[in-house]
Amino acid sequence: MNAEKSHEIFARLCTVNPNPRTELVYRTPFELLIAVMLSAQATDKSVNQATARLFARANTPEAILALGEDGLKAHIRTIGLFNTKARNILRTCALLIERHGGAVPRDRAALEALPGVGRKTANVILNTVFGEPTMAVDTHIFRLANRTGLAPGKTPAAVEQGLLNQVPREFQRNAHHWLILHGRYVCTARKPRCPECLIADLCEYPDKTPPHPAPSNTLDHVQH
DNA sequence: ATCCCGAGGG
DNA sequence: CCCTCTGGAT
Repeated sequence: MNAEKSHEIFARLCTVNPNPRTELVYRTPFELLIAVMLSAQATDKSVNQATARLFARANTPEAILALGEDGLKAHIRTIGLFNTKARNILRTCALLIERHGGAVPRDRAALEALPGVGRKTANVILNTVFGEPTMAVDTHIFRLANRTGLAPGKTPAAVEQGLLNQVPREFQRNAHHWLILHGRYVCTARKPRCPECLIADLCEYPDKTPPHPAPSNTLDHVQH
């Protein structure tokens, strides 16, 4: 996709939502880290419900470790993959205390060394907490990058690199959130709402589902 | 490639 | 019922 087109896409998304923000509810970098770890293959709504209870009880590495495995699981049982997530979070809390004084490190390698933290989660932290123009490629961004033609790629790594090259510098900070929100509410996975999409004319996705049923070629439905 | 895995939508 | 949700580890 050419530069003018991708610029126009983000300019329009910016007009609608000038200051996009994650919909995960958090108060501290540590809370955001835990929330993002919990958000893997889960809706933010589901995560927010659980973290509201969890963070009221424990919102530091020490406090979460004190809950123990069963105690932590009791708070996050309503989230998918909760078994694995609970173990990863406990090990991550221990490592944060051992290596980083209980703080969330501003370093990709250090972040990805935490159990349950991969490239996508590290990119979210680096972007949202530390303001770095990273591109976290999740399920939404992977889908949109390919559908729109912004940055086609077979792997998240390829899409990430493509977006870093394609997104104008002025939009890099917020591009992640714009694509997420557009993917969540308009360019949905199963039934994209192309008729109400504000960048449909710039998109390469072929399926522009018509809003109205195809006209019948008979008059059988007409009342007499 | 496969496993993990609850809740909500269609 | 089936699909999807801000993935990561093996």
